[in-house]
Amino acid sequence: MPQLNGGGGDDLGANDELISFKDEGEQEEKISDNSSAERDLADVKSSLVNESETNQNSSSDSEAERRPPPRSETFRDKSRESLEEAAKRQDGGLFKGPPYPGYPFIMIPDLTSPYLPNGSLSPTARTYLQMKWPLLDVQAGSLQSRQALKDARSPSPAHIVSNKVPVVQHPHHVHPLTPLITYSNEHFTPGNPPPHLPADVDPKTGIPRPPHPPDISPYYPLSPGTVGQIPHPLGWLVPQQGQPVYPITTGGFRHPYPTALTVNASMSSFLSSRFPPHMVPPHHSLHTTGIPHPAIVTPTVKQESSQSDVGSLHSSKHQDSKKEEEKKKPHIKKPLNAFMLYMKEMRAKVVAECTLKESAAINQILGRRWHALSREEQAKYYELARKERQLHMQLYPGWSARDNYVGGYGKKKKRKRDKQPGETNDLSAPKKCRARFGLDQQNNWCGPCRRKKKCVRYIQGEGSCISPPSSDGSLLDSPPSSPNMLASPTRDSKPQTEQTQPLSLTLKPDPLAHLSMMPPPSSLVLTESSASKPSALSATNGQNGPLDHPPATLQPSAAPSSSLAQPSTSSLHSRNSLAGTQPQPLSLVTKSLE
DNA sequence: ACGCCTTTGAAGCCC
DNA sequence: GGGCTTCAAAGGCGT
Repeated sequence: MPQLNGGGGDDLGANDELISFKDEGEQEEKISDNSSAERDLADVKSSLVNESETNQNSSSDSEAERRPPPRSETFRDKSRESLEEAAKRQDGGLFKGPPYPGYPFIMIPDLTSPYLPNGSLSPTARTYLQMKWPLLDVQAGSLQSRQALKDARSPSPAHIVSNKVPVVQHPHHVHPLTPLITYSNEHFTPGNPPPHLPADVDPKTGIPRPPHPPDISPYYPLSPGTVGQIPHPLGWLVPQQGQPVYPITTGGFRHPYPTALTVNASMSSFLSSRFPPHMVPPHHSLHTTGIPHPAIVTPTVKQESSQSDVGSLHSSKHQDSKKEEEKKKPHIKKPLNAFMLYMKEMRAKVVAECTLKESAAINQILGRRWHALSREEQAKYYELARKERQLHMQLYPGWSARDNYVGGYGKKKKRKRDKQPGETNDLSAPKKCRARFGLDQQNNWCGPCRRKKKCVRYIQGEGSCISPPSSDGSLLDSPPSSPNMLASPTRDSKPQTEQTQPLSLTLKPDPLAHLSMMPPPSSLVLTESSASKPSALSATNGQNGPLDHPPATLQPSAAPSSSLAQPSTSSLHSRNSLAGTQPQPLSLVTKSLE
């Protein structure tokens, strides 16, 4: 854990914490001078499109810093040059020692071009698209590419074989538009799987993957001539199982946005004010690039819509018309949050390590690991998530999460289990802590309760042991289950994520059982200081106020300490069982107990 | 075929 | 503004 690191000490940790999760670079700069790592982080962030606000500036990346304001031919030319240059040195030059392994893309300049309207693709944009969207032929006047795009929008493109949501998913392609997000371009021309992925067989489908061209660099083959083979910069985030984050369906292309979602004038002006002209989405329903976004998913049968139209004439049922309307609405999925991104990346690892397949169990592991992640690592994902949200926002300016609510869209059924009084009562009792301590004593609440989740403390109190040992007796995947972690919770702990712990989950019996909650971090007290940091820091930072970056993220950030502090299974003391049983992000709970 | 499980985070709704 | 709910991914499992 950073904050526990020697050198920088708490300050570092504090800063780190702040840095890790704050949204904008301003604060970063203030505190980024503490360590190279932090600088790296800051660099990364600055290099990343400082989207939220930076989008407004439109020249957020490092590239932009070096060149005149984006605009005009100069900008495009330079941009192109830089892109090409980057492409040439992609093997390493571009990402000079990426602060985060597996996060090279962050240095990719100019995120904006992808949003250029299709018809007005500048050379830069094309180059960019080629880089980011290797599978897409963006050659000027390329009939092929246009046809491809056209096909993509076409109701029945050859490659669209299914009407179901995940339609058009060519497993191993990455989304073109989003270097930083998992939008997949799998629906586009077939390509090669990311080099880092097993190129032979699709883990999920078992279908052999297109072999990776030997002549192509396994990593960012970006030379202009080979850009077409560039793997997704976020390859490691790209669904490795062929499941694009934002699957596309034809319906989505034809009616990408609900009427209410189309960019209106106000939005347009807003975007114009926030983004350079080329970034402002045009007033049509299609993605600005003319390329449908994978986030758009049509709920069900699309191709039959026309038929249904005819059918409706006969039936003229209200329901039918209703359904039709619904069908017309594309389902734009929510952008993935940091944890989701993390899960996507790490799931395969966990699966491989523990041979688990149940997502529920895996998610539990991942949840723990997430807490065990260093702030820098988490920051990486928060940043990614932020970018994803911003890109999503740019792609679908009018989209709202509300659109995906059951009421609005009706894809899924509402979960009712939460409401079920009797069932899993104890486990799902959402407000035990609240009931017990009341709102005014939230410090005493367990983390889950703070997060409005199941009250772990209550569970523990019930005597249910949920931190069973792994097959070998150690807490499975409770990353830092060893006390040493406490002693030296330094970065060593971090690898934890990568460190393959002996996840020998051969469990069939009850995988979740030993995966669930970790024992109370007896030494949570340690984390208290860190836990209290945020506030102190925020106070220090003042302007940050409510931490731009996910406040929640900050809290979780403290989690690593707690997780690290996780004592082994033996730590199931009565008291602890009450106090720290959960992967408490907030050590304050412990404190209060103390 | 569909929903649940399970995780965290974001966002929307309700009061 | 707090509290609560839903959704995002994922794949086995239960109904």
